[in-house]
Amino acid sequence: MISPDQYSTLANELLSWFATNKRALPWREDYAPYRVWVSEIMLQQTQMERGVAYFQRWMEALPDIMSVAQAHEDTLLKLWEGLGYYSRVRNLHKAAKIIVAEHGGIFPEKYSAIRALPGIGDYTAGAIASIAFNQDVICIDANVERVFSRIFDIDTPVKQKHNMEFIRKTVAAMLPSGHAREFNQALMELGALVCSKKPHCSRCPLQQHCEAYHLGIPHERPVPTPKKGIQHIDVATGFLMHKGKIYIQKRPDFGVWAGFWELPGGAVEEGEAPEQAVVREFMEETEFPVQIEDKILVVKHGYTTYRVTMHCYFLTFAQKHSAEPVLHAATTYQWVSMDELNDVTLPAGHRKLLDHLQNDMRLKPLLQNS
DNA sequence: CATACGTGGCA
DNA sequence: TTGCCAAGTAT
Repeated sequence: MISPDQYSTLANELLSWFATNKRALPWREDYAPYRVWVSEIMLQQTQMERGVAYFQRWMEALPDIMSVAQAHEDTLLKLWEGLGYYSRVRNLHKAAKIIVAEHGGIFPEKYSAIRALPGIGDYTAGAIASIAFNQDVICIDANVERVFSRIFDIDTPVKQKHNMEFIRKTVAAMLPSGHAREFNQALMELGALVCSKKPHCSRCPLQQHCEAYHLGIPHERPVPTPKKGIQHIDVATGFLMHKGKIYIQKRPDFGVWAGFWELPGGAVEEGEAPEQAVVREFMEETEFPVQIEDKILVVKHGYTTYRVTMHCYFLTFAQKHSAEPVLHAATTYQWVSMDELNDVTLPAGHRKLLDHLQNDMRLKPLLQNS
């Protein structure tokens, strides 16, 4: 077991490894607080490669905090479309307004003020305080947890309270004063590039200090928390066509995909066929009587805790009917052309559906009907 | 403390 | 194909 008198040696080896192995990332050019903040929020639960592309596009559109505060939520949502965890961007918007109102538009430097902003938890507050302002503050993410679970061969689920306390305490003891910016990033970078899920011990600068390596079991760490099985659900949805346009509605501003546009639809109930479900859902959500013209396709879409099989149909009104719905599951609605559908923000599953549909020749005659 | 929240890549 | 997970936060 590594002892505290080796901590400074370990930290130095880690720092010199980072100096030559760190990736060139846009926010590492100047460590401007606004850029560090946006990068940290974007990278939460998101892979680096995707995050960087979104970051560049975001910065071109919104170069400073004021521009975020003044932007319309739909603009931000569109820039975030496809990234997932959309409460992050709504919190970013709220936080930008708070920074303008309460901090004169300057990103706050004090840890407690950073931590108090919406969307910023323990990890992100520590990351910004150390990376943007080089304050002696720890930040623990899944990479750091993995690195430490191996160095100290933690043989119980790493998320357990006593393990997390141990990791926090040890990182704090190891952190070289005045070098938190480099040290924290080095720890995370090592976890991302070397001490990854599949470990690459042969190129690890901390190999000598690592207990799991010496035991020959780095791949068995960290011990995961037991998880529940993934649920499967069937969902039915449809394109209702009327006078060459398609019906879409906007979701309420709470819950999943808040403020997103979508096609009406919902879960197929026990003993129900998807064809019945789509007709029922349109009635429940819009009071539109619809009939099925054709089945378009089935799209499968995976989420963290469940898996959706989406059945999609071409629909028309079952009888002559007003184009005005009675909304029960939406805040507003519109009839759009296929082109206009590209400009609204849709959940990824719907977007996937749409991409298949753009090439479907069956669409043309239906859209020309009235 | 458990659970919800999105998505795409990978084995 | 299915299951797991990658720089977490809010409730």
